[in-house]
Amino acid sequence: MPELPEVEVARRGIDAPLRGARVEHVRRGKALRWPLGCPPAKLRGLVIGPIVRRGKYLWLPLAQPGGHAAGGLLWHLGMSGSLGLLTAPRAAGPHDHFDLVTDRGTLRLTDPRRFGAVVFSRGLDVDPAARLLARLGAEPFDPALTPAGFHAGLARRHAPIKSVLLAGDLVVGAGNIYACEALFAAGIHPALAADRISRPRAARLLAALRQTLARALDRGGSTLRDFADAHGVAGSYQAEAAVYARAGQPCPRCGAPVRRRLIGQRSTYFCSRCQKR
DNA sequence: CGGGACGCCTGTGAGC
DNA sequence: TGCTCACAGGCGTCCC
Repeated sequence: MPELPEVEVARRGIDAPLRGARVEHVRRGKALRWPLGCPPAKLRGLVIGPIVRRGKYLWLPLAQPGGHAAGGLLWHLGMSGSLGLLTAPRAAGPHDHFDLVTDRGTLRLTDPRRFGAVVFSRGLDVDPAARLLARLGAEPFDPALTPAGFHAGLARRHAPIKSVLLAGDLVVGAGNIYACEALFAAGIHPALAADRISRPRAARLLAALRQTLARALDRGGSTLRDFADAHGVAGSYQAEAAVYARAGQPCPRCGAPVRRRLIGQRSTYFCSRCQKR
């Protein structure tokens, strides 16, 4: 479910309400991808700081009431996770696997497939957080990521461009939906080897990626089945997806049927007329 | 080192 | 109706 826009939408929904909140306790459901990594009681009384996003991870810093840093929680929503901020108690459902109960509401991770995780780390730059973030590429909106730098990164990779975008070690943020959409917007065939993309086309792809992610963010993300922001509001970007999950439907640009094929074991949607190798 | 396959889970929809 | 199968927004790990 959650790609960069959805994770950022989640972050924006919880950052201000939770800043300065004090952790009262933790309730856990079934096991997530990784163990919490600390006794839940250790979190009690700690105060939440500004929540930041790195790739598709969220970092929720914690401090002693006196202000002394006390590590934090690294959250990932996996494939099916979403965050809810509950201002009134609500019974946990079968897919509610982690509640961070604070004096300003409960941050609840709902995740049917349980590929998500909440992991305690003493800091972002020490394990286990550092290990999990180590391989992440550039943030897509980081101005330090230039067309030239992006092109140089692509030139070192021979895998299909779609796979390189998904890998997230060059640039983070695009998952299956936005990788397909950005490639469509840039007119690049998803199976094209990354190192065969010219400098101008790389520049166009970077711009398309940024535009696609920004537009999705503006629409509150995509809701294919059940994504919602922290207040339960669904995203709407899926309605304007040009190719994703639209196999057989006419390409919005040329009318040819949208195709679907597997690239790197993942469904890939594209227009074979508009997207060139 | 890059690249590709696999597995972690549960739910859902299509086809028989 | 009920079964089986393919597939679903991610990503760390393993093996070549």
